[in-house]
Amino acid sequence: MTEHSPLILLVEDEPQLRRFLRPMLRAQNYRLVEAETAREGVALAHSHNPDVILLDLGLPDGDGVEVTRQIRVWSPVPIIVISARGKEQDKVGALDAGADDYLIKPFGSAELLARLRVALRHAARGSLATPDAIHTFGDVRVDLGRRTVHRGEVEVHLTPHEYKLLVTLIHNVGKVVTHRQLLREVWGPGAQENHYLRVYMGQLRQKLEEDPARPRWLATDAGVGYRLRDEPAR
Amino acid sequence: MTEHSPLILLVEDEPQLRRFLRPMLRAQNYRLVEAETAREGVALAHSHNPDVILLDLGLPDGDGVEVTRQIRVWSPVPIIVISARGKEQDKVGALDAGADDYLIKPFGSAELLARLRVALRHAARGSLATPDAIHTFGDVRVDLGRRTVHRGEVEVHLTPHEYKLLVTLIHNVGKVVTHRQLLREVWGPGAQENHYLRVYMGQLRQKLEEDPARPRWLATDAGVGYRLRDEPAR
DNA sequence: CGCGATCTTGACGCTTTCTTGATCCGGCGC
DNA sequence: GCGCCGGATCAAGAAAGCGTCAAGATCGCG
Repeated sequence: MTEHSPLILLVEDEPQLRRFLRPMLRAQNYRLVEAETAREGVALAHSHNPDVILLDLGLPDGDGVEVTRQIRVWSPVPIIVISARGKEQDKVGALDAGADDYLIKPFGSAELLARLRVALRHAARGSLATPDAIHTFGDVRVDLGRRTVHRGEVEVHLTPHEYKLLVTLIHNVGKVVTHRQLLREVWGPGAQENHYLRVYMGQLRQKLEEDPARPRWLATDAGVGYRLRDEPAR
Repeated sequence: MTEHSPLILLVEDEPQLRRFLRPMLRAQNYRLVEAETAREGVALAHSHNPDVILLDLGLPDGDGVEVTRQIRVWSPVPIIVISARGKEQDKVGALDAGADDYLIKPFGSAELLARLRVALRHAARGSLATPDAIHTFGDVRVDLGRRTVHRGEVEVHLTPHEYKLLVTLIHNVGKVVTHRQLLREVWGPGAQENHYLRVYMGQLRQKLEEDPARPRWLATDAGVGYRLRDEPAR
């Protein structure tokens, strides 16, 4: 992956800070891609597959924490958050969402570079075991990076909830995932109406199973939860 | 490696801070080993192979940075440095010596715990493909992580009660588990009708034993309880 | 504001699981 | 042999859980 020098994705809306960071990183011989918005950041993370992401939390079009979560769905790339917000709550939120480090503005350039080196160390070691960004079962192919699902050649459209549900099952292939856990992952910590799950599992089966009435992959464990099989039933 | 909860090595000479951290970490169900000196820290890192090291820089018998360097010679275990020194120079030195994070005293407990979780995430990813806890007897394989049961190659479906009952027996493999205890574990504290047990043990034998009428693993101790043998009968 | 897509909710029939009672079995003391 | 006891087995009804459909509510976008 790193034939060349490490590639850094900088997601930052303040031109001032970018003008400060750009020459600093270039001077270390890092390659650099820049995004100014959350949306653009996620897109560039997809398309450029950087070795490290430097992410400002305060973006014009959305929360940086949400960016972190979205990237974490498919990539273990190290994410260093930089933020003006120094409250403990902010740090914990970002770190638990999947960030690897949290720097408070203003920060010293030497410290940033040192933490960047730590992140790159991790990336180098981690890349040996990079989880597959594409998951397949039967004739279904789920590209976690592109957020697309295909059956054979044709693309299948999934709604946001359907997709999140599927991703959660994929992250636990072979394991039974309890109702509680699925609800928490997909609907957030408040939900407990597991009637949702029946409806949405039904829709997933409708879209992904050959015979939705006799599912071979999306299995039910009555009274416990659901599970994506790693080998087909029957 | 992590059959149990994560093991943390705390290298810290101030008794005051240890008294603060100890209950906090224990409360998170982490296991804890403590060292008061640099020398002891390196020794315990060797002997206990912790999942994370919390390392104070200011130790009586040597520099924490040196400890980091020594451990890095042979182990990639995540090291979180905690230090009163907040100078950028200190951070860079520690991080470049191999530390993964650097916290300045005083720090909030929530932040420490969040950074600890980050470190544990890294540690977990380093050890490829964490195998589940699996228990086998005869041709039966119980995967406790996936909540699945196999006989030979074919999967056996167990209802929630059947599964709970089996797991309880597995947790006490080789030992007799009394009727009372089984009922409490599986049906909750209210139950006392041990007719349940006969029915459900029968179903388990039906599903798991070669000759359900002559069980070789799921043994009855008349008047006392049931027991999962650790070696087959006869 | 209006439209389509998505989400939520309720109703209903079906399947699985649980509970319970009836019956059977084998050992033991009388 | 007979009656008793704890355990095993079987089956049927009750209860809980599941799948499906569809009608509204809500959201997002133009």
